[in-house]
Amino acid sequence: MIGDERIMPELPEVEYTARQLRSAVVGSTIREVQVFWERTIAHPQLSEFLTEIAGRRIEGVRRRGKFLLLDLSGDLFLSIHRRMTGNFLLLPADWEIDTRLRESDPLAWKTRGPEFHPPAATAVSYSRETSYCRVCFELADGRYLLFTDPRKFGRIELWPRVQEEAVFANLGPEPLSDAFTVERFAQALVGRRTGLKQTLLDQEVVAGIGNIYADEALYYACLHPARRADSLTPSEIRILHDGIVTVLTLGIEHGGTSFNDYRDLWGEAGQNYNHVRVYRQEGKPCGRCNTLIERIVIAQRSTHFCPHCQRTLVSAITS
DNA sequence: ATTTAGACCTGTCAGC
DNA sequence: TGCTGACAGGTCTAAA
Repeated sequence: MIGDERIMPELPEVEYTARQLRSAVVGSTIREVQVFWERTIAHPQLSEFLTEIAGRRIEGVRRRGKFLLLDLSGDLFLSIHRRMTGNFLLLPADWEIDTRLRESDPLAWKTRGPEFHPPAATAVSYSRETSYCRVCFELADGRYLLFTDPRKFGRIELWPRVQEEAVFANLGPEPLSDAFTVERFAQALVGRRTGLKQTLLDQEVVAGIGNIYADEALYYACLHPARRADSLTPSEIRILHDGIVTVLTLGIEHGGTSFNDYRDLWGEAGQNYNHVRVYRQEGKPCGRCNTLIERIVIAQRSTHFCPHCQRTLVSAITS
């Protein structure tokens, strides 16, 4: 099954899902879609979405930043943004969808959605994720592709493929593509008075970085998260660029999960701990200098850094 | 022009 | 056990 664990999606997590989906559903046809939380469908209007998508063949799966893209027959594409808790589950054929809760307990239905029952012969108990199904794609071969999302922040859109450029007009370069050069990154920092943390979270600067990998990239580059973006020297820009590429690549190599067995780039081979160096590591010693990692709040986001390795805040004031 | 609070949502966990 | 408040990896919008 795809997506059994709840993994919060940044670029590596979305990339991992895209790869799994690619091998599992490319070539399949969507017979019908059921929507249980209407706001999840952000474009076009729900009725049009439902009629347009029925009968389409899934021709390919791609990723753009944190967006998952399904190319559909008829020159359409689905754009899915998982936000905080959105996820995909692929159920084998012969499961049953049970929507009786809708009548029997309307209040519970508002948060819970339908139940899915395995074939009688199956003893497997599938994850409770199924109870947060917001959209159910029924495939022609009987499988169900579920979009689950407890917090209901995720958004799904359907567009003609010719509009792709316009849809992503405000999205920055793909950090793991040739488009993300040091020069282009440097250009994006020119005149930017905001702190580095906010800058990395800005999807127009680079696509796909979220709170975890922003903290990790800054740690890699030994740069203070509040350092002004336009104060970096050329060599600092190069190191930060390298840090972005490195932490995202490592994230993908580790199966898109931030917590996994890991032998690292900065230090010892941990036994079976996660490969994040600072994210949620407050109070633990820095792997480079042993100083305790700190947590601060920047732009209402928790931010983790090593106050010794990343102490270069001074230049933020002087330049 | 930027920064920031508020909104969108539900679950979990610590502390009383 | 039950309650309360803080917090969660994202992004848009309106107000300061």
